[in-house]
Amino acid sequence: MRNDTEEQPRTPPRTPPAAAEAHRAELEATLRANGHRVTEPRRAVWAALHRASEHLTVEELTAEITAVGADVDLASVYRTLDLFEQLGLARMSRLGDTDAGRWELAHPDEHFHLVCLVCGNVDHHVGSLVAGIREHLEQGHGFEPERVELVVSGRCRRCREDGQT
Amino acid sequence: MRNDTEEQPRTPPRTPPAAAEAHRAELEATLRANGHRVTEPRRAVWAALHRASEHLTVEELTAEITAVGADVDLASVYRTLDLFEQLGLARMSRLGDTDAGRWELAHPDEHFHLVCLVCGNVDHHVGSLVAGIREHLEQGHGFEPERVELVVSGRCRRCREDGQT
DNA sequence: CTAAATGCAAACTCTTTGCAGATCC
DNA sequence: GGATCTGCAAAGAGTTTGCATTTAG
Repeated sequence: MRNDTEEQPRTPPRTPPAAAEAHRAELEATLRANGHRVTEPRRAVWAALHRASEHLTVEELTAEITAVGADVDLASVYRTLDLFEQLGLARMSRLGDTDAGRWELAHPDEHFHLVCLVCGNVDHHVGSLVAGIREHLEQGHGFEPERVELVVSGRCRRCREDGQT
Repeated sequence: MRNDTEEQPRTPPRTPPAAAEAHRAELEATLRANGHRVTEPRRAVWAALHRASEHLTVEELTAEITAVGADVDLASVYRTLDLFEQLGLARMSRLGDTDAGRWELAHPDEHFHLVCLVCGNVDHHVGSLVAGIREHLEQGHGFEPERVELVVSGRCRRCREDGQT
């Protein structure tokens, strides 16, 4: 009764589906590990984020999802993205120019350095900053960033509080 | 018929008023030079931007203005700020986090570098990016930036268009 | 079965716009 | 005097929220 065209083969198929599998598993693991449920809208948003080549607005993301057959409400997409952000799975940015927020998968490799001129401490920071810079340049300047080196020197919170203003 | 309490003294007064004078003159010159009128709302917004120590939302800016006795409509503040932005007098930023845009005077010294890995060209860019980074760090991390060094390497627009994708 | 998540619609925030009347030059 | 600006109020985007219904575990 088994039908090859409907069931997944035992050997890994062509790359895209295999990757999709891995992504799906990653999502489910993260959700479950944090006590959240695995639902259709969440899978759909996750898949759309992976398919997207650019940072998408919530509206675009939703369109992407319905285009693939699924049907998710805007509100659910918003809620799902907020959750993903909490879980460190996705990230929003909006750099000065644009009105609507744009979403992307969170890449843990984006970081920058904060150097304190008082105590000499160097802080490695992961955050939306570098992603935001990339986006800004790509959209506003037509520049394709490969490496973003951001070093900010100044006074860290601790030294501000200790020292005289 | 001349009255000292109403006319400006011939010698420069205490510093703050003198600075305010200079600011006012700068605004008027810029406006007139570009064929715009000098109006009360524009003066008020300009003064408020100078008084502000931080980047303010339109709402805060308006409150600041009414607090000083003047009375300006929100819509006019929006229109005025748009004009100031066009004239290079003010700048808005909004870094990922915040919802409402925040305004500040435009400081021409904020710049960063774009290095093209293909043609080797180094572009000095003035823009809202550095200001946005400062704001982000100050508000989100309690870090007081003194120097922001941003170097982005990648492919410039020209090389992207010329070369193979 | 029950808590959690979704869809729908209404509410909210920030910003823009149309227009009549006020203002600058 | 005439084009430019302003204030007011209404409309627009983008996002959030309340609540009844559905769904995952």
